[in-house]
Amino acid sequence: MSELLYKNISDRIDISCEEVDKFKSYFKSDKVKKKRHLFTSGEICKYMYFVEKGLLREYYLDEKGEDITIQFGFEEHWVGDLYSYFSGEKSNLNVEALEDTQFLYLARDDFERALLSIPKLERFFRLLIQKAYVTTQQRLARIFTEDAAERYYNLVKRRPDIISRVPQYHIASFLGIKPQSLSRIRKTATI
Amino acid sequence: MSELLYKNISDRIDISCEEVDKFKSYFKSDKVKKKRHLFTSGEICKYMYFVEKGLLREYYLDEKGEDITIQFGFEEHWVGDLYSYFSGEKSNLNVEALEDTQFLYLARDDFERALLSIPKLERFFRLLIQKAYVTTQQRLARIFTEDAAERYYNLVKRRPDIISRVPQYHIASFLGIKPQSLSRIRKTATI
DNA sequence: CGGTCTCTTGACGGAGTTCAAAGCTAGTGG
DNA sequence: CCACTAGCTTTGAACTCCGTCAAGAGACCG
Repeated sequence: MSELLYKNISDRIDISCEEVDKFKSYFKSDKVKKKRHLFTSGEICKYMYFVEKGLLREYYLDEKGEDITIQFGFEEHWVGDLYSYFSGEKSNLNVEALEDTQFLYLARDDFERALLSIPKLERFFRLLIQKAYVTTQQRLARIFTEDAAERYYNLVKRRPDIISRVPQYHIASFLGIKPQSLSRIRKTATI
Repeated sequence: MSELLYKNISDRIDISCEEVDKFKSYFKSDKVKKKRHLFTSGEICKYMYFVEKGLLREYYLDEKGEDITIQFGFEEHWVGDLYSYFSGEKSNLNVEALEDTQFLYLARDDFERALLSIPKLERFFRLLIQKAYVTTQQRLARIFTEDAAERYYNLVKRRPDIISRVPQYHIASFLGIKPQSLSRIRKTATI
């Protein structure tokens, strides 16, 4: 089980199994049932979550009441509101489980302690945030240049299992369109 | 002149003037003429840029040849391709000057050296990246819920000087619409 | 003063939305 | 284990916003 965390970290930085085990000792482990929330907007995001098995969904509820999916948290993904986590301010995000989910979680204090004892993790987290940032920038650029059908087929290519694991209306909100439109896109033959 | 850098950093973390001066000694200073590029896609982004006076523009050129403005770099903004800067990989971004611009710049090695000698900057840069990340996420959410006119008026509210300083077709590309559409939005009376 | 770059305006078309209703499906309790 | 229901998906028709194409007006620079 700990292998997932090792894989995730060693993919980005040079690190030994022992160091990851030490790091892992700062985490706690828990499960959440489908449809339950890990936190909601207005609360402080106290933990960083690492998905071991299952599926989470990160979303905003804007002033107009629109539900906008920002990100899915599949296995081996990190989920949480970085801003709230590090600043201690209230979060605008919500995180719910789309499947029964098994995860590790790391409190803010333990994050600091872990970084003090394993300094090379500093680099890991910088890389993690950077990657999240670049990914979001690229998604933004795609919204401007690809139509909904292209975005849908690209998503399915990257993440074939999303179709069977995520309800269509959440996929639609992630793509920035309405469920009806996604339904019509799917009706048309695949490219 | 150094005051700007001090303001920018001390707004986010506790730091003394002396420490900022020390930090500043790792930077070099330069100017760039309007329409010149600081770097273009295919190159490695070797520096982080801090705008003292003037205006930069960060943009992608996608496969379809579309020019997509990702960010403007007004005074006191940090500009660069974080991904390329830290990874040493080629950048996909371009940065050009929209006005004659005076800036500080920091090479990758000097960044590391500076962080070693002033460890609290580690925190500053994490906050900087985080903020950029959160901002991009929120922009994405807005694209999905606000129409072009709302996005335009919100932008002008946050940045009134953008109208006089940035050509309309760049504002349009930042908003994700065509110049013609922005022209029509402007024709309609302000809310 | 001429040329190029930028902005405006008009007419038309297309992608996605909205509203509404009907068809499916999966989860629940009897 | 089946039947019922609530939630999800599909479909149709009308509409809206924005894009495209094209032409002309205006601004800026050498």
